[in-house]
Amino acid sequence: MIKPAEAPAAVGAGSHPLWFTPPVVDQDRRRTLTRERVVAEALTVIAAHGVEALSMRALATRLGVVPAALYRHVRNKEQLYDLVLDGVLAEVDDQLDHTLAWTEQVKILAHRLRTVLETHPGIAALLKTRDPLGPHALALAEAFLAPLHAAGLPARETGLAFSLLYDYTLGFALSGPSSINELRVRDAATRSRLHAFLRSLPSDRFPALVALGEQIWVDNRDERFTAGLDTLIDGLQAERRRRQRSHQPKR
Amino acid sequence: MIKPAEAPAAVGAGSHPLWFTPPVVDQDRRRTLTRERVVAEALTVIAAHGVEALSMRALATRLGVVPAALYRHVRNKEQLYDLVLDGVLAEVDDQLDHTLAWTEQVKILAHRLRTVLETHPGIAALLKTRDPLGPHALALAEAFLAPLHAAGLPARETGLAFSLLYDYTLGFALSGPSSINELRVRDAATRSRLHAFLRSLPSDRFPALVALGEQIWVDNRDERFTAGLDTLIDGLQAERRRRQRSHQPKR
DNA sequence: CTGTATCGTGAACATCGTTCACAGTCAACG
DNA sequence: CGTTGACTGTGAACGATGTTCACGATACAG
Repeated sequence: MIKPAEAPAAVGAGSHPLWFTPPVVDQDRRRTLTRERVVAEALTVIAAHGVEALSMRALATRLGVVPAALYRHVRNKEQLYDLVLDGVLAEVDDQLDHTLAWTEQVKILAHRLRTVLETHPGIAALLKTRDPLGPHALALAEAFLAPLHAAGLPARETGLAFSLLYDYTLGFALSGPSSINELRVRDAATRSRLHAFLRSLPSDRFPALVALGEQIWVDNRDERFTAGLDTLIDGLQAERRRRQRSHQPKR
Repeated sequence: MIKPAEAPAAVGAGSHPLWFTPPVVDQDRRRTLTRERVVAEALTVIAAHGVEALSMRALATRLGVVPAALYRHVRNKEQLYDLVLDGVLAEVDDQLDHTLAWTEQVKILAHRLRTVLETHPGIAALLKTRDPLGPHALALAEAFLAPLHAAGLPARETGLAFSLLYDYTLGFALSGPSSINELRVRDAATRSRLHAFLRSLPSDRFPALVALGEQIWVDNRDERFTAGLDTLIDGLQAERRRRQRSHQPKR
């Protein structure tokens, strides 16, 4: 038997001596499966084919292992999800320039979060159904809370503002891509058919819809996100100004 | 064989002649299954046990029918979801008092939508992954758009505002109850354990979290929803004022 | 009365998450 | 050096899921 310490070039299982480096298939087998490898592979599967393509059996096959083997490193699929989640949240950069305005800092964070979430389709849906307490989730929460707190919001309002920003970003990332609707609306043919349908609606029952419908189902995810984020922060700022004015009404 | 028109008391299938009215099991059988009955039963299942308890087989059993029979009335489970969705949206009341301020009208609608969504646990998750074009979905969109349009927002901003409000409400309803986290945080024991955990965090790495953590994971869904909705609408109003001021700068 | 379209039936298929007894490996201990 | 015991992958199975298909039984039209 080949001992684990041997050179990786020798593990070709005695088959064709190839010139290029042998594909890393089957590396050593036995004793190589670890929890990190499992969640790492799960992450690549999700990034490649979305979260609904993640099955225990497929994952096991990709790892060159029988399905039951996974359960030595992960209690069940739920726990796998939890681990995967923290792995994803680890990818969002927490570092902020604390000299910037708090609004800017928060916007930057939200954009980073959205980007990471959308590169792992389906992850946002998982995040919504559990609230992660892993180290990276906490770090992200801290990064959001710090600027808000420094902006002088009282504790309660800070908490509410955090929930609002976090939920907004999650909810947005959740709406695709590539949820079914976005896929349907992406291609121009379907969209124009949809617009035609909207125009064909009885304008006495749906006056606003026929007037504005085409402005809604358009492919403007980026604009929608930043615009929504802006008005959301506008609201926070208005609230903050109102509070400051009432608490120290000099001038 | 028993003819369909016969009295329902006679359909006991020849078994025990009971005194009380025979449970409505098996009423008449044959030819009674319709698409409406299927989605109606699906709705009651969801309202009772949540969307994850809805399986084709269980649904068929409840309808006194073999699973394959459902596929005569519904193409697949996806279509069932679509039908169920419109059924749920039908439950939100579209009527509004158009003399109220547009902000009030929109708030009322959002609250109604949230209420309906939360009485059908899991439905919000479905809504997020597809955008419904059924009649009731369109009516709801119209109800949202009308006050915004009447408020004088330009078409593009009206669309954005609609998306924002709709997505916010959906995203909020999506976060529970009873998603896993809310269930976990509900009971006081778990919550106090969570708070203790937050306090025990290293306060040099998570200063804001230890200071504010207990304000975030609290059981204040109603407050969070209305507060978030208010700041969101504040933002819309600020935006609107800014626009009006710049477009007609008299005074 | 006869045909035909409709609709529920029964059985099967493929896939899924999960569990169990077993066997091979590795490290420690006597 | 040999035995023990924990660890970890194996193979097979269980139960549940969504979906399909040929088959009959029924209701309605001609």
